Amino acid sequence: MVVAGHRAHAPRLKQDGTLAFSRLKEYVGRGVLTTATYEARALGVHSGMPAMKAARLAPDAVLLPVNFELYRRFSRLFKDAVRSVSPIVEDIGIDEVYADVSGLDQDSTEIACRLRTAVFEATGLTCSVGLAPNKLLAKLCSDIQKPNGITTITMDDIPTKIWPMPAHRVNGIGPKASAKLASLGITTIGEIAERDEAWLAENFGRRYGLWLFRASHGIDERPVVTYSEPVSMSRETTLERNLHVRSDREELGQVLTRLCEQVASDLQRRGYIGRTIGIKLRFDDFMTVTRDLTLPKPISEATALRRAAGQCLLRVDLTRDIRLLGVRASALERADAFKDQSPEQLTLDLG
DNA sequence: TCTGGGGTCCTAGGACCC
DNA sequence: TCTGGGGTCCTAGGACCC
Repeated sequence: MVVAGHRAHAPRLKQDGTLAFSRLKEYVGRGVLTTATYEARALGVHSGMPAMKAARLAPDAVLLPVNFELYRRFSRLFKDAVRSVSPIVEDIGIDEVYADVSGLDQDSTEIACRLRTAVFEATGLTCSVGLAPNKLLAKLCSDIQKPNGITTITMDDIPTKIWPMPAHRVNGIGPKASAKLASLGITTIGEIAERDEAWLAENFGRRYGLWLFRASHGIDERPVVTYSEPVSMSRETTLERNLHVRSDREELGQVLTRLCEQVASDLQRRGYIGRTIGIKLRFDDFMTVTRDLTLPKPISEATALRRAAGQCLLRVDLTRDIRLLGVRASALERADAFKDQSPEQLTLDLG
């Protein structure tokens, strides 16, 4: 079974009361797989793969539409369950958290068991737990036994358990960094650890090189952060077919307006206003450009967002076909905090 | 008929200020 | 007729994550 796309291929109720499911080979559109069961993965498909490509590998896979509302509901249940066992929790995404259990007066393996039980009782879902001295190692070892495993790592285990792992498993080493490491003859975390800081800094830049060095030795001092203010809010959409300003001007304008309305409603619902408004375009050749504009005063109204987005659009060369449009608000402030501010400005010059 | 959507963080150049 | 030394803000792009 795979999850991809929209309502069009939701299961249908048959006359005999059973459900008729769509198959991946029936998929039409430009989406990617949100996820795939282990059985589907055995056929070579994986999340993030274009659904059309996956359909060639697993044509008979059962196809389910994405249902973010449902996922958000279970996400909340999952996170509440974790908090009920260990209250210091950092949100990482819809299905992951870091929990700081260092203040809990219990054996850590016992905490891990209680976490798993609490999550299962709240959601009916299994989960994997990584127990380690820091976030980097916890994340790394939570991947070792999937699904439904508990893995513990101490600093002493690094040479035996961490160093043989492929470098790309480290959170922060993506496709680009892996490729560069590979070009230098490095494929495992241990091979990074064999290099010194100067060599890594020379090849990867001072900051990233130093981080690679520390990461490869299992060093990570980031705290578990329980709350953070949002930095930006955005909406984007890949168009069903590519559009061109010349022939599809009106449709493009409508899409942009709708995206602005969505960002406006997100901002207002969550109580924020944004001072920097930006757009994003992806062309038929997948080239992506952004343009943004910082306003004198923050906004959250759809019409004001639309005006700013229109201004940004004027600065883009629109000779190619467009496949994606996006709108983003950043430089966010709390709507209530701004209201309380005095409109008067005061300048004091000691000249 | 390749390649989603919503994010964060970093870098780098230029404008501008003192 | 050679070219400071901070600093902040703005803009654009890119890597990476779930």
